[in-house]
Amino acid sequence: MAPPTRTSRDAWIRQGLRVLAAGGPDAVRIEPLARALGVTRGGFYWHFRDRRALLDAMLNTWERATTEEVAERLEREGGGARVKLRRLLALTSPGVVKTDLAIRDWARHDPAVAERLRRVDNQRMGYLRALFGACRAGPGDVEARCLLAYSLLIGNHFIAADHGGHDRADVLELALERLVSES
Amino acid sequence: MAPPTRTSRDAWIRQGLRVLAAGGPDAVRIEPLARALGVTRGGFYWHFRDRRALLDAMLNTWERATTEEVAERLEREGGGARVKLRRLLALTSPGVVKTDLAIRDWARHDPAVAERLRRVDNQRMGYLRALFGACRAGPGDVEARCLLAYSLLIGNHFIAADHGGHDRADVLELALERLVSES
DNA sequence: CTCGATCCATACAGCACTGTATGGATCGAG
DNA sequence: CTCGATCCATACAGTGCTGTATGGATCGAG
Repeated sequence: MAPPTRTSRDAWIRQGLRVLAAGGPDAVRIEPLARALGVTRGGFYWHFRDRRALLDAMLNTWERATTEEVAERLEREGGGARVKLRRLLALTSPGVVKTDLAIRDWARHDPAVAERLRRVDNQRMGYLRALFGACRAGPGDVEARCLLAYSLLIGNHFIAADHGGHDRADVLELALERLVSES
Repeated sequence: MAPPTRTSRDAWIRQGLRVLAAGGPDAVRIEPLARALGVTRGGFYWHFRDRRALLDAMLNTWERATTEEVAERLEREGGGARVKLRRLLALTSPGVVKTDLAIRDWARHDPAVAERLRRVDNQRMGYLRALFGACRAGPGDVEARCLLAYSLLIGNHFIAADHGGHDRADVLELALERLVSES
């Protein structure tokens, strides 16, 4: 009933997300996408009403993927806060985070995207809150650690500075240590 | 010798930076800029060779402004690390930071912009390092605090989450408190 | 083999911008 | 008032995209 399509709807979405990560929403144009997929725009308008429909579909895919991803990864495999945080850090690899950053930037001038991002951020922040809740600390302090941790996870891929001889990975490690410490 | 020009070179640059902050580099197009300035593109090509030349000039202006700004603000008026950090936080107001974020995103797919950003980040990080150096802490710990602080300053304007009843300002305050504490 | 379902190529009209060329308009200096 | 310097308007050719229309091409099911 559903033959394995030649250039599926998902193929357009995946390519769209690739380009989004690399060049931002304005770089997601139909004709270059088609060229990259080795076809013309002919089939595009069979799958999508217009360009905006593709962008919406991309956001849907991203939203489901990232929330499910976070939920899965942290539900499975236990470990203390320290271990989970480190796993979270590894999870936000350069490849994954680029889409994230592009969407974060996109949200700054598109209210609909901003709303989706708010949902995702709250979801993720909820996991962090549960994580830091394990440390013995007041609720305000927990929230402060969450914000610091999340800022670090994002800012880390966003800050271009050297560190005066220190390795970025070492600095990151130390920073995380600070966040999960008991005091 | 130099009559106060009607639509000066700087006017184009300022308008360009405004649009950059609002919509990113791809939104900086000559014709809309001209419309916003109430002229046609006629005079643009007298000031600039092409669109790229405007973008370069904008980056020059931004680089000089932000590094000078940071240097001035922190050189003048003394105070402890706590006071200076709070002043730094106020300095990164939503209006100022939007240009910053747009350029940060831009740098992700433009090596020349990335290089400029690296210079600016290193400059700012230097000030942070001097600030946290006042706390009694090992050099590695100082670097960790710097990264956390800088991440916070940027990520703060980039994270869309609510905080389960807490006010963002209060959480920020607590987070900064953590960073300047002695342990 | 036939027939829907699914996807693709091509052609067209339209739009928004780029960069160039050229002839002014405006203004301060002398 | 004249003149050079500075800035602007207009017109033009070119580019790259959008969305629509239409006629296939391809493939699995029967």
